[in-house]
Amino acid sequence: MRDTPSRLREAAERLLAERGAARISLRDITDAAGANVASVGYHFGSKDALLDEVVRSSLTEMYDQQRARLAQLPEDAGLEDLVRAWVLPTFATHAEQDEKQRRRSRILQDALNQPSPAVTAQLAEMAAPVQRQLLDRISRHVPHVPQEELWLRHTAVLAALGALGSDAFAGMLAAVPPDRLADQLVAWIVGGLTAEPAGPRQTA
Amino acid sequence: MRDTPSRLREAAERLLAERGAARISLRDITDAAGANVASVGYHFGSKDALLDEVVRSSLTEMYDQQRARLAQLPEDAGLEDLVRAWVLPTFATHAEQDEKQRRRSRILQDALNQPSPAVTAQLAEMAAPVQRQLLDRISRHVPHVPQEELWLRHTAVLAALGALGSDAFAGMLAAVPPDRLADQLVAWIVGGLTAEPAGPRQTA
DNA sequence: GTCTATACCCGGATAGAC
DNA sequence: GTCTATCCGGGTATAGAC
Repeated sequence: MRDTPSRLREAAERLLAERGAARISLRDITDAAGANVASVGYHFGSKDALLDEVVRSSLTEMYDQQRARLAQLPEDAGLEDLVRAWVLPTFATHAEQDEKQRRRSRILQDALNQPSPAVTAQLAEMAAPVQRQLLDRISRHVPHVPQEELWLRHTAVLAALGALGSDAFAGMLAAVPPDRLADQLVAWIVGGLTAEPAGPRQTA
Repeated sequence: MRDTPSRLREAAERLLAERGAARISLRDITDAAGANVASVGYHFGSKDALLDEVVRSSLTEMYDQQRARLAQLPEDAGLEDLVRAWVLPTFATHAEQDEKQRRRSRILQDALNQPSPAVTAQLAEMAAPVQRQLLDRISRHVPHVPQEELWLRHTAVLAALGALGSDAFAGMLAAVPPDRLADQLVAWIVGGLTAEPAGPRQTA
């Protein structure tokens, strides 16, 4: 069996995916890890610091995966392929992916819905480079959309993907066949990205 | 000065808009209302029940406002006008509306990000009739989109609007001029709604 | 019926013994 | 490194004053 910090990380990750941050107590984690209540404070500083670390590593994995998918696409890839490479790592929940991936996307969606300051900072920092590259490639397909507006749309899609996983919308999504969800979302996202821009100022 | 339940509601509403549900303690509310800790339990049953009541009334106001805006639109209103009637009441945060409205949209965005079961139920219940009517009118402008896909897109937009108000995205939205935000969002939403559907099954 | 004081339990943090 | 004991803040339930 591994050392205490590893066991704590593992237990936290599992519980985070199962119940979400709101329903985990420090005692739950330490019990599951076979460790003492005080061990979290000693090794990580606080409960939140431990959870943040788990979320951060999930974030990192996701960005790595996005980067890899992007690198695999040919230089002349279509808009839909780009969107797919972007969306699928973010939104793997409902598809039957491997356990590890499902767990990760549940963690990320939970984290997006109640972001700690540390995660918010991490998100902004990591989003910048990868998403910039993604947006550069996307923008070739929609030259009529100004950079700032494309950035807003991209942010809005990120927000939507994160929030759609929350309980508030679970009921509304129940009607959508799970295997169709990703395709339908991609179609919607492509439409939003290619929309006519609002322009510099609405005079009428 | 009004009775205790009113003072509690008022204090809760103010604090909810100022700090969000996560950063309010029962004692904060009762102190602000000049009431005793136990008064919340007596009048509302629990802290969550009080907060839910505030959120519910904000939700009701918003739906009333949406209904009113929709009723004002001529029968042959364009898609953009419909979207505007839908979006503006939901997303009044950054615009300089009256105090009451700004407060209300902050409360709703906060509630969407960490919905209690009661709010989730209320949301689904109230959303159905109003949004159905809205969707009926929208769908006339996009006859090529199947009802189920339109419903998904509508849900996704709702999710995006709610999440965009959270702290996680505040930094990313900082670049967008506040007075342009609504127009740019409307343009994006219209594009997403009019997108080509994914179709019944993607064979290629 | 209203309201208050208070006691209880849970959860996170931490000091200090080992 | 690990554990126990303890503290403190937060939500809740209740007994009793008015």
